[in-house]
Amino acid sequence: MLDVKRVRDNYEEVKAKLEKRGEDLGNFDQFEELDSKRRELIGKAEVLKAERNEASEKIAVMKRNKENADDVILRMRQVGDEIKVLDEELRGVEEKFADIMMRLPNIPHESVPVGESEDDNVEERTWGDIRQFDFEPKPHWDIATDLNIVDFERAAKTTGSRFLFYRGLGARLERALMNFMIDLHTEEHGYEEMLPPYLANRASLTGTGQLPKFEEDAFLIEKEDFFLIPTSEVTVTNFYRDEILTKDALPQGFAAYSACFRSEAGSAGRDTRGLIRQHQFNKVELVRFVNPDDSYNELEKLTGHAERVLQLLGLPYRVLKMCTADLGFTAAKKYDIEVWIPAQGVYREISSCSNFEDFQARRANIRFRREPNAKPEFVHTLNGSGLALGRTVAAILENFQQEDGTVIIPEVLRPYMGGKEVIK
RNA sequence: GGAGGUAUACCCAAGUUUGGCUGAAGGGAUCGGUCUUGAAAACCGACAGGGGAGUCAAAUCCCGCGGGGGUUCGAAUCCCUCUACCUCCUCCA
Repeated sequence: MLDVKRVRDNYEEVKAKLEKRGEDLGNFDQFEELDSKRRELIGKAEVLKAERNEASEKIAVMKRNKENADDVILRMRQVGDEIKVLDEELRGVEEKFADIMMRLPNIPHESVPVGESEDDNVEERTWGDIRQFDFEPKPHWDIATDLNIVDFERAAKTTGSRFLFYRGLGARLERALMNFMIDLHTEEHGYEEMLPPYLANRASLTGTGQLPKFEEDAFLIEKEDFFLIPTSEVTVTNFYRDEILTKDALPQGFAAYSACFRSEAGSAGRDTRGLIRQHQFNKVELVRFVNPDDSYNELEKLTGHAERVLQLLGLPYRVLKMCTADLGFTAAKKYDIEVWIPAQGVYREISSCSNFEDFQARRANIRFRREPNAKPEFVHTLNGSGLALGRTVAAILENFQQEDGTVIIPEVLRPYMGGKEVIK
């Protein structure tokens, strides 16, 4: 959520910045009207409440002195009715106002390039040499099916489309990657390992920005009103919801493995084959809570942590700085890391590293104090995939495939694969 | 799933029976000071925070006893509801 005072004081400027996202701003044009209406109602009601408080004290004294207070009580009864009417009206206005605020996206950081579509994202850097194949590289779904390490058809039977079984060395590879990534981030990058709940309540999804606007993207368990998390960002960021941290608690990072669940509403027909777009997938997520003064350095660090995984695996990638049109709802700045997928000859997103500034912290009410008695301030939150496991498996299969259909296992993974060097 | 109980400030805890002098007692912790070579102890002092309205800034006002609603002139206290936790039973990896 944006700071109401900031929006009020800089309405035109904020509006211009938000419009660069090319996103629907809902009823933002009603902001000023509702904002002044609610302040007017608050003012009126508070004057009456002050009067009531004063009268209550007077009545208490009169009762104690056994005096008759009927006149005052009668008058206060009317005041009470007026307060009730005002509060009722205020509630309606606040609801509309909050809805506008909760549906406004974050303001892009000044370093974010202005653009109209994903074509305007800016390539920051590339890493690794793209392998030249002396045979026709196969897509990963063929490699995996031929090696009998995944099974899409039986998953369609037990569950539905966009689900899969990993089996044998496929399952082992996914598990090896999970452990490798968690170990790397905890041992070398200073993260604390976390294994979070996979279900989250409405307040949590609202805190990280999935609700209210993107409810259809998530799976809902209606009976309990729980959502399956689309990313562990949801439960891990909300870990500190409604809390005030001390200064030395920052910066703080968690590396969390979780399964992730996405309805993929609106992506019918896209990436229908393979591991790229599943309803359920595994991910190691990095979440950071940081001092606001530092959050842009932290974003660079975080992105580096995700890149390190690809470097150690030997997978070529590029880093894109997302333009204003491709930031998503919550980010002030975002880098996408895209891994090279040889069979399609394209880079595919494998990690998204974002600085949300205080956008999520404000929604989730996560604060800290600079000094023991200082006024609480919102922290800045960041997160990034480090990395999406299914897509990493896809990249490994495609980049390290051999002409005979076997796949070389990256060296760093071999200790996690019982010393095996090849998937065959 | 069944039965009962609990929720007060950083922590513990009184207040709820009988609604109003509670702008929430008391203790601990913490911070500052005295004393001390230093520390501990003792003593003195501070210690409700947070949000909101308002203002150039203040003053001032509103909210606040788990969350939300209600009754009442007035609610920590009465009623409804939700949530979390605890105990017992049941079930279960």
